[in-house]
Amino acid sequence: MSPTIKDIAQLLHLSVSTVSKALNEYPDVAPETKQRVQEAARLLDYSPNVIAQRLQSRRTGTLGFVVYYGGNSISDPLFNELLASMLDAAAHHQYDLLVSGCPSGTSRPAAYERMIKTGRVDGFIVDGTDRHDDRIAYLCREEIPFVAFGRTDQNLDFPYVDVDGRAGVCQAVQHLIDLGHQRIGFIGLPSFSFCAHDRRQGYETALQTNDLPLESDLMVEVEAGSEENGYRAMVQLLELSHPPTAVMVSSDLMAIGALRAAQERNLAVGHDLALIGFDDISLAAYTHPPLTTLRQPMAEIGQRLVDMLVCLLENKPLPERHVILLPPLIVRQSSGERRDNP
Amino acid sequence: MSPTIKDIAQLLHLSVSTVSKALNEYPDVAPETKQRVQEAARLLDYSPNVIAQRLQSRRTGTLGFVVYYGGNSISDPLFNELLASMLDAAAHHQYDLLVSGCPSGTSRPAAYERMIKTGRVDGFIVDGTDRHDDRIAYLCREEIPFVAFGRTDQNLDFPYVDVDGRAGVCQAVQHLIDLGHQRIGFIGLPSFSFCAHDRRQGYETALQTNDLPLESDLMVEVEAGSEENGYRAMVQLLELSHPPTAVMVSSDLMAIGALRAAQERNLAVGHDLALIGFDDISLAAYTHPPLTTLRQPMAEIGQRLVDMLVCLLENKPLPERHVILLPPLIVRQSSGERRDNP
DNA sequence: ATTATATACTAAAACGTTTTCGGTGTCAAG
DNA sequence: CTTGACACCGAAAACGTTTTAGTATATAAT
Repeated sequence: MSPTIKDIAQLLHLSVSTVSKALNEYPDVAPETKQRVQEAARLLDYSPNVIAQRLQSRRTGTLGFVVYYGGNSISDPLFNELLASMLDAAAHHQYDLLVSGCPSGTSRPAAYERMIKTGRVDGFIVDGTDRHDDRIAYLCREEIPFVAFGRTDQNLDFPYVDVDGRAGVCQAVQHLIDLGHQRIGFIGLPSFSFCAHDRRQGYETALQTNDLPLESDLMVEVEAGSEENGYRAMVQLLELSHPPTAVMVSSDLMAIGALRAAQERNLAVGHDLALIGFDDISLAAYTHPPLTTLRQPMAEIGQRLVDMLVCLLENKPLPERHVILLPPLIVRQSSGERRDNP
Repeated sequence: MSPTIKDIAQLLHLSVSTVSKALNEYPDVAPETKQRVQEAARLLDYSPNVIAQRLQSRRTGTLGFVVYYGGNSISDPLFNELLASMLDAAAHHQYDLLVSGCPSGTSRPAAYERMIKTGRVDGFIVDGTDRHDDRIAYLCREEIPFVAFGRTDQNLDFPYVDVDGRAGVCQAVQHLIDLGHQRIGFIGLPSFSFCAHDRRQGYETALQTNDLPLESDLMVEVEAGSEENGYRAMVQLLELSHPPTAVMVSSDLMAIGALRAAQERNLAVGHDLALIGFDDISLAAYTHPPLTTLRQPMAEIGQRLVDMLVCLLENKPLPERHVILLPPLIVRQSSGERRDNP
């Protein structure tokens, strides 16, 4: 077994309390003994047992992160970046990150309930919020510390970080309009998801602002943000009697599918057809043509999520309770040049 | 605070020991009291505190998984699938999975040392092995339970799951040869990585078996498996005075880059040029043309890794100490049809 | 000389479990 | 009536820490 505080105490003929205090920089221990204790600790290769510390302090020093296989959580191409930045930030604050799946057959709040009630974690990061989110409702009701990546349409006040999908898409669509497009399609995701709805709203407001009509034919909604679904949605748009000249796509993965659909019909994307995606996944810069898209700053998001959660857990005041980040528009070739004949 | 065993004991005028035993199905507790205890537990909404359980049992019930930002660990497109299947399997065995980054500035074994010595985890899953891997050496030396995804060239006996990259690539290259190709290129990764070296060997043995010469010009090695690197490597091959007619690429992401390089030169992949990737990432089926590739069965890999580690931790005999899975060749269009004029 | 104060240490409780051991009480066998 | 067996329950220790309260000694103030 690894050495304990008791071993150090016996070695130096001290009590465990003195050793503990020496290791934790208490004032009431002689500088000389402090020295001796620390040397002995090094000698024995001692590390404190975190389990015992957690039991005594009643804090786990662990952040919970529940992922879903079905949803766009773990299968999202940006998931890796989010996880990496959260791990980084958590380590920085000396916290662990416990990732947990949601066992199929149990409700979503149940996964959170289990983790908090059994004392596995101190709080949660929840991502991929719905407009009406049962997890958020549960966590608010039970007053469990958490920070969400995403907002909801419920009337609940909770700390979150989010990307302004509405403003982002609005800007992107405006860009298309400025390029001379009049018929602009939209490929979106089911609107129970907050961000899906948010992005759609950005599309609608951009059109309305420019006195362009909203045509339901031009807006297609798919179930999940896969390449395949983007392909199919694009096919549907291109088969319209009066197809769009530009399409705003809610995710890069779908945009890649849309790209393929257009190319199979011998449309030169960036010329015959403008396309804009959302996410700026690493591949986006390398499609043919490179994809114009809205970048989600995942590194910053992950870091702010855990910074905020740590504040909450340590009862420090939160600098900002609601953080909304603007996704910059990364203009590449898929959105094309200015059109002469609209 | 959440209720403890003590609360139940007080409510029923019992001792904590009897309550504990009632909850854990001990034989020496009357059926009737057992009943009463379980009802009270339900009434109070009691869940056992895992921290206390862990301290008492000296087992954490937690599997450790260390990821690196730099390496091909977390940035790998298959990482998500691996993580998902490990989470699933871990939950099935009632284990937690603690994911930890490797703080920059510390050595790789140090990350493992910290987790095990502080009692955060019972054992590890390590992935992305090198031919000479300091982490594996450390874990073996310290006799810390772990299972690796990947082998090494060190003379160490440890349990692992791996994909037979050599046999897989050999089969793929043989497929190209059977299609009539004589000049076959190879785009690989740095050979300190075991699997990179393994795949290259598959390429070499396939050529040798067919009495084809090994030309160093045709083998290019890049630093990381990105789209960009695949693109550059392909450009290099195509600029050869006598370029290959087929190329085996060590990862799908690079293959996508290679695809782009070929297309920019107006080569019809699957016709003028054959291309085979490795991984079968979700996008592989949706490139243009769809990518022939070797599938890594991540779901099975993740599950077997944790099944094996759990066996180790519970002192159960390991059904197989070394599992080697054959990556099936998924033939799509990028490898093309049989060539008439070789 | 007495009291106050500071210094350096220890004992003991606590965190919430599990588990060993011993102690009842009941009942049947001798 | 004694003995043992059995069924049921509780006391207590243990896991490795932290922290509170307290003790002993030395030093300073009165």
